[in-house]
Amino acid sequence: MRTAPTILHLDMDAFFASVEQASKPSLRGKAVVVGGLGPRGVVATASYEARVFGVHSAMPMAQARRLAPNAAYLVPRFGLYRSISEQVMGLLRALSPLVEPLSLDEAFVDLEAGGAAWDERSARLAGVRLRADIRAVTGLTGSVGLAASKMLAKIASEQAKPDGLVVIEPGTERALLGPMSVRTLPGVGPATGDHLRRAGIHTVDELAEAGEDELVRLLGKAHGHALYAMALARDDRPVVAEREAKSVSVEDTYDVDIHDRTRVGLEVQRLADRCVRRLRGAGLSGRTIVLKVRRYDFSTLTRSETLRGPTDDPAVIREAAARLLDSVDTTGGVRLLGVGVSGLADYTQEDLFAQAAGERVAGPVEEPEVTPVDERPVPGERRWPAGHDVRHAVYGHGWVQGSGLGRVTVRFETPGSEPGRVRTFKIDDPELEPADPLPLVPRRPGESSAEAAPAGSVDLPSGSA
DNA sequence: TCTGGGGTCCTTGCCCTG
DNA sequence: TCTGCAGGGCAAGGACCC
Repeated sequence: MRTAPTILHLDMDAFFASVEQASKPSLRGKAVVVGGLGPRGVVATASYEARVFGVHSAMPMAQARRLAPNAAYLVPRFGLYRSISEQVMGLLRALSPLVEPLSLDEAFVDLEAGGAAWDERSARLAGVRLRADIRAVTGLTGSVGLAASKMLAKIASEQAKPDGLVVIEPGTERALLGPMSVRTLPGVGPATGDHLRRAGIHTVDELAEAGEDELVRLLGKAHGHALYAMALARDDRPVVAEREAKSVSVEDTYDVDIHDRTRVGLEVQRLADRCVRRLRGAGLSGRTIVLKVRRYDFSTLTRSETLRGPTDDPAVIREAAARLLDSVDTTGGVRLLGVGVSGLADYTQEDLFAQAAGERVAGPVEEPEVTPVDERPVPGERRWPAGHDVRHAVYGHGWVQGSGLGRVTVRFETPGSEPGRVRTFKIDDPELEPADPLPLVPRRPGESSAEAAPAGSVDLPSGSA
C-alpha cells in the first residue's frame, strides 16, 4: 500500500436533489425529494433538508410523503444529471488520467499517477482546489476523501459529508477504523451485518480479532478473506479507468400487478426490444439471455438461457425471452419484469458466419419501435412531468410544479433569478412548450452551449416530439 | 409502509467431459 | 466397461452498491 494519501474519492452531496435546487431558486433551503412518483416509486435522493424528516434513499415514496408532506417531489432528469456529471468528471481527468467513475456522482482518482500529488500536503491542496473548481463550474458541492487506499478514501469522503474534505493519514487507519461499526466497510450490507452481529461481531476491531479463518467460515471464502483484509485496513486495489460492461438489462415495475398471461408475454417482448436497443447502442452483443420476474409477493426469480454464440438480433432475443417465460408460473400476478443479456462481446455469431462465407457484413437492422397499447399517448394530450423545464411565450422559462385535472402549474424562474411566481395553465395551452434545462452557472463568454447547457436531456412529453 | 433500476460479484448445485 | 474424481460451464439465487 502507498505511504501518502494520494487516492481521492469524490462524492457529490445529495447530487440529484442539489441539481434540482440549483436549477430552481424557490427550492433552495427546502426539502426536495427526487424519485419515482408512481404508487411503487422509491426515493433516489433526498436533499439534506428532507433528510431531517427521516427521508432517505431507497425509501418507498409513500413513506417519504408521510414523513415530509410539504417537500417538493420531483422525477429524476437523468439527461441533466449526466451532463453535469460529465463536467465534474472532466475536472477529475484534468488531475489524473486514472479516474474510476462509480456512478454519476462518485469517482476515485489516483492523484499520484497524474502527478497531481505525491504527499499529504499536495494531496490536500489538490482536494481543496478540486472542490472550489466543482463549485465554480457547476455551482454544486462535493465531499472529498483522501487516503492511501480506495476503501479508506471512500470512508473519508463519507465522514467529510456534506461539503467537506477529510484526509486519513497513513499510519492512523487501524486506530480510526477499529471502533467503527462493521457496516462502515464497503460490502457489508444488512444481511452480512446481521450475520456478523449474531456471531457477536459489531465493530471493525472485533472483525479483526475474529480472525481470517472464522470470517471465511461465517461468510464464505471470497467475502471472508476480503473482509479480514479490510478490517486490517489492507486494500491494494488499483484505480481502474476503463471497465467493460458485463451485462445489459432493462426492467419495469408496474403500478398494478399484471395477471393476464398474454399481457405478460407482450411486456416481455417489449422489454426484449428495449434491451436490444441498449445493447446495439453500446455496440455489443451477448450470449446469455436472462428473464427476471418479481411476483405479486415480491419473490423474485430469474431464468436464463445461453446461446451458442453472441447475438444482437431482436428476434433471437425475443424468442429466447419468450421460451424462458414459458417455464415461469405467473398466476397470482407479477409486479416486475426484466430482460437482460450477459456474456457480452463486440461481435455476433452472424458476423462469424458472414466472415466464414466471405459475405459482406450487413449493417444493423433497425427494428421498428413497438409501443404497448397502454403507453400510446392519448391523441392531443400532453404530459408535464413534475420538475421538468418549460417555456411560455409570454412568461418565459419555468418548470412544472404539478399537473392534473387538465391543468399544469408552472413556476417561472431560472437558475440565476430570484424565486419566481407560480401560474396555472390548461395542459393544452399552445403558448406553453417543453424546454431544455438552463445551465446551473451562467456561461462564460466563448463557452459553447453544448458544454454548459445539456441538449436533449428532457423527456419530451408525448405528442410533442 | 411496502419495497426502483441498473449493475457487479459470489456461492451453490448440477451436469458433462476427460 | 465401470468407477471415481476434478474441473469447467451453466443456471439460479442472494447480497451489495449507487
